[in-house]
Amino acid sequence: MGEEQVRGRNAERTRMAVLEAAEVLFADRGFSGTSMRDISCASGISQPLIHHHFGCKQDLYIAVRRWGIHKFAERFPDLAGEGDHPLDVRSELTRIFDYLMENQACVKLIGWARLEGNHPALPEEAELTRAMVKRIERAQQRDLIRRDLDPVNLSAMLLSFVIYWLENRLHFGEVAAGKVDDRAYLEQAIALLERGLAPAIGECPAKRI
Amino acid sequence: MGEEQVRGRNAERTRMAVLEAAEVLFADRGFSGTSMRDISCASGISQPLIHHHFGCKQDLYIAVRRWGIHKFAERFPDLAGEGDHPLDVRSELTRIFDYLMENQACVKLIGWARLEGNHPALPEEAELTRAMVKRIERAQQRDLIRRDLDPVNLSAMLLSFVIYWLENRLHFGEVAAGKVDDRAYLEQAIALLERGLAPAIGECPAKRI
DNA sequence: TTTATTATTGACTGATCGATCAGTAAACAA
DNA sequence: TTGTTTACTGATCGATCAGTCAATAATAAA
Repeated sequence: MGEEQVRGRNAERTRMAVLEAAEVLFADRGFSGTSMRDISCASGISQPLIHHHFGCKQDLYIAVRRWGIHKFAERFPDLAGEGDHPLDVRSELTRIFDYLMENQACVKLIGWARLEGNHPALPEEAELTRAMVKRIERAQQRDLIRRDLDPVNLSAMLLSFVIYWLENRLHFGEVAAGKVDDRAYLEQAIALLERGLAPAIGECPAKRI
Repeated sequence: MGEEQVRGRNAERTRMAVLEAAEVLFADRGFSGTSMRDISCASGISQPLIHHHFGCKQDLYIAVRRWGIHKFAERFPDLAGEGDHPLDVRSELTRIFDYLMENQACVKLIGWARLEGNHPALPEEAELTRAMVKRIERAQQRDLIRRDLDPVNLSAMLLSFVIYWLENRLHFGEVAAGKVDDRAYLEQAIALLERGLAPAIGECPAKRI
């Protein structure tokens, strides 16, 4: 029978418990900052058993990234599939913003991987960016976005607005009155981009500073 | 005499040797990934002596970050201090961009400190941001920058353009033909910002998407 | 049943961690 | 000169690190 065994010996259940606990800890403290003991305590799985299932600490770390980041990329809405429609700044930014907001653990995992030199954290990263670049090009062809900006550079700028904020929102909240208003930031970022990306029509010199 | 003593007892020289070695190591491996032994070996200063001068490992880490901020403030006093001048997008972004480009250790340190959030935040960091906020406000008062964007949020956007790029330039180079053109990115970021930040004059509806 | 496989644990290893201590020597003040 | 402060070192501390091993128990295969 396919009955799930709750207690006692259950390899799959053990592995999942370890992965879930390790993902949280690695995302929070990074590789060097997390000990096998911590993972053992958080998961309730004895330390030797973790080694039995996952090998050394490095291998467990790799397994966690594969598991956590891949399921993250898998659920990412229209990765490359229906890439026919041109990029709309508001909907695109809102979509990415909301999605990353709900998956901050994976954002942190990717951040750790970058600093620890394990870049790219996931092979699909480049593919994801390329899909956005394609939509930008399409928008430029239809004169929805000014043409003098390189699509790759522009994709970097769009992502930076979202990701950098999510990584530093607390810092800027501290600088402000202490309040963090994510929605207001997003709206203003969109406002800046919509004007900054609009094609120059005839004159309207936009008053150089 | 004010002669510099090269060998033997020299507290200042010792501190600098530690700071320089620790900055490189912390930038490369983060706080948890760097041991006092590593720093001792790299600097040639005995481990107990490092503790004598800097206290515990945490305190040394703080000293390194503070030292980094100090170096920046020393080079750009008007960006750090009470500069009266309003913010100019081009000069501000270019200066920060060039500085961080030459001091990538600084970029990595910022990245580590962000992820390893368990360290005390330095008031100097918030002070740097606040100084930029002040310049933004001044520019808004003089109608050099549109007024509907919150200065704190805007400072986040400006910094994101620079820092996110420097942290991910290789990734985007990979997406492009493989070439990384930092200067082109900077120019285009400035171009986007200058148009996006210009005050709306009368009409010139900027064609909503 | 017997046998083989595998999940699981307690006890343990050598290495490395951050930090301390007593002690030495140089610089300085009296 | 003497006394005090400070820079600096060798030896070493207890704690924790990742990882191992023999032994046990549960399951699956024969």
